[in-house]
Amino acid sequence: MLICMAGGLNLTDYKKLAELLFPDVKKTPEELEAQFPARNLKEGARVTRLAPSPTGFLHFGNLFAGTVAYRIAKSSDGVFFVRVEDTDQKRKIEGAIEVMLKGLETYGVTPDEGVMTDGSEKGDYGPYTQSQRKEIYHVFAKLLTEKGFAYPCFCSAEELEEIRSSQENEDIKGYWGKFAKCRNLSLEEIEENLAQGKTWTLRLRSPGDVNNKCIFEDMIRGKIEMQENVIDAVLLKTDGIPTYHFAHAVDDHLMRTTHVTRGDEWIASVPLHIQLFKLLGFKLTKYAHIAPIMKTEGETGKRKLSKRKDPEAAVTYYIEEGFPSEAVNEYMMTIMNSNFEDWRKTNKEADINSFPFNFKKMSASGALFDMVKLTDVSKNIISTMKAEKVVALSYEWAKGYNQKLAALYEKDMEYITAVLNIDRENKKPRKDISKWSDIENYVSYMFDEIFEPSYELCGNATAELAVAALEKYLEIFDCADTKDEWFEKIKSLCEPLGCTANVKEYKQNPEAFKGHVGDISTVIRVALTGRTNTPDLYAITALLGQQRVKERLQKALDFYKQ
RNA sequence: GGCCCGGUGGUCAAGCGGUUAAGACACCGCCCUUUCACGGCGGUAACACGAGUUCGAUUCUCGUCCGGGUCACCA
Repeated sequence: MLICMAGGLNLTDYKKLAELLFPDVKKTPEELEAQFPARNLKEGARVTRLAPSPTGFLHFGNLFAGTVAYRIAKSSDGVFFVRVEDTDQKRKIEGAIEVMLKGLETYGVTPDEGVMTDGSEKGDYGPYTQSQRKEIYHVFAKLLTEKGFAYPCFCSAEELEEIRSSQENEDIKGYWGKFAKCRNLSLEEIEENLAQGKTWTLRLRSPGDVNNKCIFEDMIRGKIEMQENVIDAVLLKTDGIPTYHFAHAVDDHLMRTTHVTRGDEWIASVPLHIQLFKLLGFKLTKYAHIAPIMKTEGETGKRKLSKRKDPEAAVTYYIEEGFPSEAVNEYMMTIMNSNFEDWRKTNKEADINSFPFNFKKMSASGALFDMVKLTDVSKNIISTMKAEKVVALSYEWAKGYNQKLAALYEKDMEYITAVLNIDRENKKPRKDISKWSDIENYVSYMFDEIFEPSYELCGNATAELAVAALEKYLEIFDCADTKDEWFEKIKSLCEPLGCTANVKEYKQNPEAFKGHVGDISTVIRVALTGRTNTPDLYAITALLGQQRVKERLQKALDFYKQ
């Protein structure tokens, strides 16, 4: 079959066609090259980018990809920029990009240039919003047309559909070879179509051959071998706006991107991209195709984290739940670079940005999102924070997502700080909080206004034992006691009640006792806090104060007496 | 269906011709402990399957199966 590039036209015809199609293009490719010269960066510096569509929804995958791009640039003293891919007019949403960039900023993914968080643009390689780059794309569209590598296609949606349905038995589907009806139109035919006011798209006249291979080196997966592209892909849509493929080639070349990091759904179109770069005379960029974050579905299923089905697909979810950004970053890194956890073990205090991020350590297959692990990572991080920091961060969060908690903070910052400091300065700090939204419940018993008593006991502690213990304890409790005195008093309750203050003794011979000091403590703990699991009880009583402790002990006693 | 990518414990994963097949999370047990946690110690648990190559394959090759992606005037 004949799939040469000539069509029915010769070189001068191509020139005429280009002029016909793009009469307004005045700039030359050379001028653009000069306007956006190679970046003056040090050897090995990498230029990366995040190119989101402004949907207003920041997907975890966007953050993930953004973080990869950011780290790659930063670890090489390179440049990370944000470009807005708003070529699909149907998807346009007002203010969307600002929302997305805010989310990115929360996790430290801040662009050096391109579209900034406030929506403004910065940098010498702009504009960074594709809808504002139409003239630039047209310069190269014209170039391709002149060279005979692009032609106008007048096919309607219906005609395209017909072609598709006639291809059921074809291995390669799409607008190519003999199916490419408009590929070999003569200049006269084109002029006539134009004169009739028919709309047209600009298509690539692909010089590809099915039998040729397109081989490229993916930074993450290594060598990938594919069929060369033969499809006459649409370069410019009816409205003159480029498709992703064409925009990618022009933009990433002109913006001097060195490494394109993007989702692995793009692997299939790399042959097209490489072809485009070559035809355009551009130096190829390197590619790193990132596997998507997955989620289990049903028993054994796995699927991409879905915007519709999974709340955790939205980056706002982590913000709303109150996961510290550090925790999300830390967790992301554990699934992003397989040696991160080892590195962290030997660099406990180190800034995450000093981790030697490496494409080679990225997994080629999609990792399952593990909320349990995130929670664990987050707990650890929060456990090492000073109470003041916990208060500051959680207060900031509460103002936005839990007014009730914020109000409690505002009443007495010192008090909440003290509450959150219980057992915190230990060499082995507790890990009760994994996200700020845990705090309200965690501290609830320290605030009368939200404390909900519960008198459920466990272990050997029975209501009967509780009555006896509480009656006595009410008499002797004194908030002024030292910790030793305080505990001595609790121990003193044991023997008269048939319990032992010595847990070991109890364990050796449980039959001999009604319980041990732990059970007595449980009675007091439940009376004061409504739960069987709390941090250091002594610290809690100290903060609660004589009055409140006595009140709560009394209420509990009344309850058990019933 | 064509093309491409992937497949090590429940999860994330190291290993890339010879290993008792690391480590982390989760789970279980023990110890510590006034509770719960924390911490310490220990444990259960994996190379998808079948052929080849090889003295020897989790590692290399091929096939099968399974999962994912892609085949738009969406990105």
